[in-house]
Amino acid sequence: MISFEKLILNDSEPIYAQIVRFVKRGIVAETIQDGEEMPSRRVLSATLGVNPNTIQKAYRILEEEGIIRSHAGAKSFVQLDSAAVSSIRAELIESEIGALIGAMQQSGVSKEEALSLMQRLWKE
Amino acid sequence: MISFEKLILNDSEPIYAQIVRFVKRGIVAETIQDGEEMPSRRVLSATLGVNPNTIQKAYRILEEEGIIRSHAGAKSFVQLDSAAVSSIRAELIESEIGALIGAMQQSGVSKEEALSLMQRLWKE
DNA sequence: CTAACTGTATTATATCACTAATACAGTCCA
DNA sequence: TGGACTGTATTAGTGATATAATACAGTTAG
Repeated sequence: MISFEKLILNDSEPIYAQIVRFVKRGIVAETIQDGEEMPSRRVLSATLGVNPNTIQKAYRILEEEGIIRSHAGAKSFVQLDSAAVSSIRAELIESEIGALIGAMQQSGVSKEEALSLMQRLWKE
Repeated sequence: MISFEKLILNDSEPIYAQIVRFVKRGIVAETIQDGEEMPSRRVLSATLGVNPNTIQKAYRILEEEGIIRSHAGAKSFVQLDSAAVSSIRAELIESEIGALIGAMQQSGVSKEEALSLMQRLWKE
């Protein structure tokens, strides 16, 4: 069963999008694997303190992207092959790093300075 | 006069927030300096193809943060000292790098791998 | 002076994200 | 079989974002 305990919601971005991204990051980190069971809409709704409709929207997006499968009445499960994992990994990581690079360039920060700042700010 | 030609708006974030951030990045990059003239609300509205009220909201936030000053009837100008520039720089860069670090950690990407990915993806 | 610009304010409308409260039918297990 | 779960759908209401159309008073250059 996938755990959403480490998901901390912020209000500067749609909740459904944060849930989708959390799942994708878990897949990339391999803490979420093929065949795992998703919590039901109602349970996750209660866990996160969020409306069931918002959870449903996130799950619908995950299903449309082929990441989970759902059947009316039955539980929902993660559906992944290694090709899917690599494409999610590439899409997610490269878009996030690409966004930072764009931001740094617009702020006039050099590659060397950005790398050094990241080196210094990274704490385990 | 500050140029907004290089500001490309996307629809995944409020327009007023993108304008505020664009100005802050310009200040950090020193392409925007103390005393510079802001385009009028109406002119920028036409330039960006955005409603005047949206521009006004961005300018109001910039004024509340002490970055520009406005007087009814007169033009608006940038108001900066070196302390303000450093604090904007710190706030902007550290929050953006911090967000990436958090994302990479949630995706199980190591510091070394993240730095190497950034090294490889950065193009001038 | 005056006309054209400036910032500022108001009212109305539309869309999206989210909440709230139900409802219904399919699945599954004791 | 029956009850408790499941996914799915609908209707309604709120707040934020953005658009549209004005209006008004202060500033400034010709």
